[in-house]
Amino acid sequence: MGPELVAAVRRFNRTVTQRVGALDDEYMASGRPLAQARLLWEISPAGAEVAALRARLGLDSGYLSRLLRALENDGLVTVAPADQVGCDARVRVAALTEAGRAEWAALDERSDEFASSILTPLSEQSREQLVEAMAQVERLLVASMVVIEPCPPGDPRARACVRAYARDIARRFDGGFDPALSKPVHDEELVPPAGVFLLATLNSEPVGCGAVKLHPDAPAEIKRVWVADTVRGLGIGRRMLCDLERYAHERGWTTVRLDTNRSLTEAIAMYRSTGYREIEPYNDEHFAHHWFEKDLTAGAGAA
Amino acid sequence: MGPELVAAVRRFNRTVTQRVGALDDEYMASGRPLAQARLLWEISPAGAEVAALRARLGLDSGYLSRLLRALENDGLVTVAPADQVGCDARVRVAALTEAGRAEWAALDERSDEFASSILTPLSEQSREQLVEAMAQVERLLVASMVVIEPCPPGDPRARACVRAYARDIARRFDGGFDPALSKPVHDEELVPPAGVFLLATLNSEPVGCGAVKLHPDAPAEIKRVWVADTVRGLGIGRRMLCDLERYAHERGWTTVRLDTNRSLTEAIAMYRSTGYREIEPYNDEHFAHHWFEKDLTAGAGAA
DNA sequence: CCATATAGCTGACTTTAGTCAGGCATGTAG
DNA sequence: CTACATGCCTGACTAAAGTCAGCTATATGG
Repeated sequence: MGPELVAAVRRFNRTVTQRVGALDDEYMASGRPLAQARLLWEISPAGAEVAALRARLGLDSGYLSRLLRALENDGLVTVAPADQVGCDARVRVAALTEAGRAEWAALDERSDEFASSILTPLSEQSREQLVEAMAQVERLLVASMVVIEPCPPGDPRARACVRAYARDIARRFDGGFDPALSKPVHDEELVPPAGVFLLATLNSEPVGCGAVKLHPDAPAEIKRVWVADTVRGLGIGRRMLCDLERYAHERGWTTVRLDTNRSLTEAIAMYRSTGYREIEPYNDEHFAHHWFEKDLTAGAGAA
Repeated sequence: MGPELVAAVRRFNRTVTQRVGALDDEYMASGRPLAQARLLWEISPAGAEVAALRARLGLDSGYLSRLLRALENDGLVTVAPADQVGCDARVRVAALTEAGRAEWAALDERSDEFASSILTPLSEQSREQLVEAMAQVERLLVASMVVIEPCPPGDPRARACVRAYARDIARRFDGGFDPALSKPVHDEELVPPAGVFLLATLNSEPVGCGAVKLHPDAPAEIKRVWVADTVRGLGIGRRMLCDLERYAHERGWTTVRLDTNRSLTEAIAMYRSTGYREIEPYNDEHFAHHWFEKDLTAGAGAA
């Protein structure tokens, strides 16, 4: 990592925590302890489950409970079991009262004011430059917050990704997608040592996946590379591919292969640009039009 | 202000306080209370006056004192009167001991690590994009932190600016600059109602100035527009000019004039681009080559 | 010299944040 | 039905953060 890059990031961190971080806190606190204000904000007019709040704010269960009681005593919040039949009666849902919604709206207002206070001193042109640069920073920060880790293919988050993957390709393939016609992939094939399933998460939420099968005496095979459209275009797919290749390479495989459908044009472009070259069909996958192969011994393969 | 712009800034604030703000705190805390760590960091190997620390960190005098005692007890810091003769013996200076410098270096190291941890997951190309966008955001945030306010011309910060202004033009004018040959400007002319002196500050530090003389029965005259080179190119000069014009306009003047030296090319370009047109000499200023005038009744004049 | 301001310090205090060990009701696997 | 896990709760506690009044020594203006 170049030291100038690191220095630039540090300068940014300093300026931004000074200007945005500190003032954000100040704007949040409205005569109310910060933790309470944050909690109120997080509950939002839509309401939220207690467990979700705990996860999002990273609070201790007891502490959160106490904060909720404080807001309840002030008449801003009600906490009650979700009143639907059949759902877990232990789970409780926090909702804003009339007064709570009013205070939430006040916080919302202040957030707007704060954002405006950053833009106001600038010229029209500078404002647009700033907003554009902010959007860019935000995109890339989000990208850098995505974590790619091995995950059992049976994990609910993994299942959710694979379902989303199937939905996506069903929508994109001309003629749709019928899993029954496709070569099946069994969970056991994606569990070490036979292979691996990698899950990409953003704040613990699944946003992408990919898998590799380590065929004995044959090239490794990459399957099910998928990225949620909320984080598409941030290089997650490329990182996923790279991590899968590294996984195979570290375990002694020198070649990876994959098949793909002609309608997945961006994916095909990505394969080509990261060193894959098209080869003759190596299987009879019903939905495949292109087959690719990459030699793992050639490139560096660093992240 | 467009609501999309405000929304974009808010999204940025959210992402950035989450990723940078929270983790920055975490990286700062090294088994030591955050406030102590921040203080240690702020003292830095260069040392700092107690009053300066109080201002920079925004701490209560008593609280700061206690924090300093804590660091002193841990053998990280010494607090002593500045040992120069003739300086205020009440003012005390905090300095790092050997151990303090070691811990400061550790914090420095962690800051580097933190910055790296943001860049590491990204591709080479994304890293450069991120750093570029960060630099842009930082520049513009700094610009938006600059405050322009009226200030008595006798204020030490105002004097410092005017001195810096004189130094700057002395360096740039071909043939140097001799104040004795220039038309003098007296303090009384820059105090309401005769005129005004505006000071631009960044975190209370002076970074620019400008003045306008409200000549009775004659166009107002802009003088001494200067911007420190640390914040040049951020549109501060333009804002200063705009504020001076507004000041004159609000008090009934419809025209402003100014004279300038041919070597100040950026300034001349700025005058031209903000509605000034060149006119015949209206004075015999020794160092002036160009005279400009602007009609304040024409444009909108909004910030 | 006096009155007054200023810089930093100390003691006494409150509030906020956060932790930990249980407790109770509900759910679930055997 | 039992045993155990889970979700949320309360009580008891600690540490950190921050506030306020008053103190001492030095500076400053008359």
